[in-house]
Amino acid sequence: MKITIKRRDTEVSLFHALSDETRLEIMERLKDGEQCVCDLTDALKTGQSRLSFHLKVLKDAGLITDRPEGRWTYYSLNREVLKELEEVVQSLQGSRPGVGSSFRCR
Amino acid sequence: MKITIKRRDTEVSLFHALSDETRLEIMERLKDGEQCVCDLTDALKTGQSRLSFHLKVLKDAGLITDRPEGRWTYYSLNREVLKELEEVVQSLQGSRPGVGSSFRCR
DNA sequence: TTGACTCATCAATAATTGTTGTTATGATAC
DNA sequence: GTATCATAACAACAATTATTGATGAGTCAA
Repeated sequence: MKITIKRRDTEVSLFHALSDETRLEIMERLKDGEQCVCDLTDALKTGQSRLSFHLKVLKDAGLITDRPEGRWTYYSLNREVLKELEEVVQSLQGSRPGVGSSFRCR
Repeated sequence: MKITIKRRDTEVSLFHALSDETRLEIMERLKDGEQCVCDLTDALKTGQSRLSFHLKVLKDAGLITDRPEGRWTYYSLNREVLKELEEVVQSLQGSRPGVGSSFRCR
């Protein structure tokens, strides 16, 4: 029970993290490899505070990881979690492709 | 340009539609095949109006389809869109699995 | 050491959006 | 007429996001 609820929470947070244009944009950019915050700030033309907020949402969801190095913090995709998300979407498709739906409602 | 924006809108709406516990629950139930609204109302123990609201969100996103038949309306998964979503998630993983990140920020 | 830089975080305010509940209405089918 | 369902309107509330500005930790270079 607990596990089911917890698992669904995770799924919700994953989907939620990706349900925003700015955050999708960030993900797109990270596909090309690690990027530091300064690069993203330039690319997205946004304030540092706002970007930091969105990065946090993605990071909390587990979709990205940060690697502080010196003055900079580099962000990159967490491909494992993305893989998991892919499996979640896969499982949503269910097992049976064609549904006969031979039954009727009462 | 337009197309990119439009495509991202679609992605956002897909992720948003799934970023809700109730709607995920609905999707889970539809995995077992077509269900009419009355079944879902019973299962989810919720008001008809509220359920209808969530069904609309899912339907607008394209994740489910409805099939009115007589007094009832049957909902089922739209596996094609789910497949597309799977590909979106796949594409988010990018092409290169290991990133050397041999570059530094300035 | 000093000063500039990067970044996370917080605060506060405001605006926007999303969710829920309730109730009502209307279309359609039986 | 009754049942199913979509939809709308409304209020109440919660959550999200934008914005601006401040703070502080850590880093780096002169």
